[in-house]
Amino acid sequence: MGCDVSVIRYIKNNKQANTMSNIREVARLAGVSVATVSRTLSHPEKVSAESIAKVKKAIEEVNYRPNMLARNFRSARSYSIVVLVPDISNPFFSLVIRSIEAHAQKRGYAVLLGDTQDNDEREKEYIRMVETRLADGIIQLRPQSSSYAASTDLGLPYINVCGTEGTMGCCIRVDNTSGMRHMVNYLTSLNHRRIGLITGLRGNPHTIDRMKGYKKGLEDSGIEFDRRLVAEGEYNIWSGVSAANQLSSLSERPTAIVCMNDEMAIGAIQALKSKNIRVPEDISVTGFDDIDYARHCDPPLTTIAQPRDTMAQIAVDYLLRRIEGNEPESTDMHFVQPYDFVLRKSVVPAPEIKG
Amino acid sequence: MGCDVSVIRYIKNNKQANTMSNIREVARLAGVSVATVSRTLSHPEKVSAESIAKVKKAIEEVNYRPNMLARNFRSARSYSIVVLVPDISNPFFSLVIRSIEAHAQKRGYAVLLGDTQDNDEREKEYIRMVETRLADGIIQLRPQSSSYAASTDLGLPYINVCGTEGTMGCCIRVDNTSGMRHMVNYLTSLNHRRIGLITGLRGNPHTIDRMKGYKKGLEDSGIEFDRRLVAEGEYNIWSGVSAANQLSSLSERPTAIVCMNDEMAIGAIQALKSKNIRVPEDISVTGFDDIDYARHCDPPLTTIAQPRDTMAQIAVDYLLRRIEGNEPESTDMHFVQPYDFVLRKSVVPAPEIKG
DNA sequence: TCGCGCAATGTAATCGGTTACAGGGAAAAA
DNA sequence: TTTTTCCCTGTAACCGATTACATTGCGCGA
Repeated sequence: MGCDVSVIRYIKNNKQANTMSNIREVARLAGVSVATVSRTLSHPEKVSAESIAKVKKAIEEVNYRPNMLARNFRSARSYSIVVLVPDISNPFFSLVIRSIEAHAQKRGYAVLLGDTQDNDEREKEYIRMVETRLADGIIQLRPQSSSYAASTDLGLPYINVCGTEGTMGCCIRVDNTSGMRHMVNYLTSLNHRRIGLITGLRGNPHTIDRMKGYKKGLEDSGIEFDRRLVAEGEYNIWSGVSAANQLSSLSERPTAIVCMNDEMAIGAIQALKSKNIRVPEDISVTGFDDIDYARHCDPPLTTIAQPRDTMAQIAVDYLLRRIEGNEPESTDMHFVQPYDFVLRKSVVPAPEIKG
Repeated sequence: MGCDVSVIRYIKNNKQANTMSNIREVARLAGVSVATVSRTLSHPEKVSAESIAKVKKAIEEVNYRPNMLARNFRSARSYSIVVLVPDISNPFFSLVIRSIEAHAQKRGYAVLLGDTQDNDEREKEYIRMVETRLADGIIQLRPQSSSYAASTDLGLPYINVCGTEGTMGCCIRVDNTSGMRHMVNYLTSLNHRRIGLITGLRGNPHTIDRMKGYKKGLEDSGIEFDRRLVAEGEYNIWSGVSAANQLSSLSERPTAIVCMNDEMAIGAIQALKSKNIRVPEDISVTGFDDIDYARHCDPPLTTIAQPRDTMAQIAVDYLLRRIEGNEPESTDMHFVQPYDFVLRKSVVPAPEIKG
């Protein structure tokens, strides 16, 4: 009988059984049609219990695994999304990606990692993956996007995460300006008047938004903006070190330093400490983003927490609605999420003014 | 003429042209067969210059993008690999992944991110992606793997990166034991005799290998192993802080502390400094891995550098040989790469013995 | 002139699923 | 009993590429 042949084949190919068997073989072995096998796997409610049992037994016997390439091809979906990120070794980005991956997997989508290293060519290659159906949509982690135009011109499902006010297209983010203003207002409420600033790279959109917030915060208390209190960094620890060294050598040094991200703040704290300037007693320091280490450094860092997990979830949900959705989604809405002002020990009231 | 119809359609569907056109439409428009179109894209040397020109023009006109899902389905390859990682927010892992992604992209493969969070269920789901053809192979970043058995039993292309001596199956790694021994020998050569150790979690295979190296290093100089000089951490900064606090409160405190990774070493340096113990004058500190920040912390960290980029490249090359290869590859060889002993300022000779 | 070889091209089978459609049979309604 | 309905099942078309095989036409040597 046909059955016996299959069994022999199964035994012979035990280890490679999965490479051999397809839906037709399962159907033959179970004594049903391929449609029934397919339905058993995808729409079991349409199949009788008896057939399901036969099919499951056959699947078991030949260790059948459906070929997802075929399924995806037929359904014209890859069930994966590209996450574009300028540098995955940035701790903030890797935390966001971790959330995105978790949510995407829950929804049955895989995440294709697109570490672009700020290289336009690589970015285009990943966008091409969506055009060629290897991915169903794009999530971009980046303040500004040269690729945005490319993706929307083609009407590709796209969303930006952690962008800025100026980000084109759909974006989920916090209000960076307001966050920074909030931070400065808090410092002025503690009588700080000379508030230093460590910025990120000049052209960076985050730098622009957060600088705006810094200036507004000063304005709120009638403090004049002083260019000498601003030092430029590059959003990493070591640039925080040198920027803090610069600020702490001023003849009238600041009583507080706000940094445009946590890593520079951590560098700043280290730099100050190694010059025997106490943090926070002599100089208060604040960050932005609330990376894991902000909670554990010494002193723990006062910072603005971005709701990473919520943002990741909203981004994935939005993208999947655009991918699977029947009704059209808005393609240029900014979902602005509330940030969290996280108060830790790196800030105290300004020291009394001497003289 | 047929041509005109196509042109009209192109104009009408300008934005969605790519969703409409397939190889048959291009063939019709170019006045050739689908085989010629396919060959133009995949084997242009088999096509006349004249045909190539016609086809390219037609492709341009309808903005044709080949459907890679169909191509992959037909060729029974997904041209993507899964990278399994326990936690992508770990800076060492994210650097390795960055290298893997770069090499894989160069070879025409995409990287599916599999952040498992040490969850077996998630890990299995990613292995299932290879069984179901959504991925062609697996690279696992992790000392030990519960899933290894699953992947080799099925004969799936698999390689472990950064594993340990005990790792089953194919693995590319450095000799952790020897690295640690090297480090201890260097310290003893500088007259250190009381050498503290901050370990990772007890059960972790890296911890086991590196502990072995620590003990061998002491043995080489006839120093007795002293359990009190060992503090357990968890491979992150804050556990390094508390472990260093523990070691520095000993009545006879060590003159050097070796840490099983850089993050704990960075935590240790901070802890010591905040207790006004100078690094390296009072206590030398060493790390392992050479993450980016090891170079930039204060003092810069003496550490063992793993050749991340080379390891990533070898892993990708090996995996693709197994995937594409004609001759069988060894499936249990350990490719042991030379580590680099990186000397920086966190180590000086032991202080003179008092009394 | 004939036959051979080679290059270029076209036809159609194929990959492994999904699903529209049709058909069969049993139960329910008339 | 007949008709209707509903559930379950099978047949076969289909997705969009690739490629084996067949075919055509041309140039060249015999």
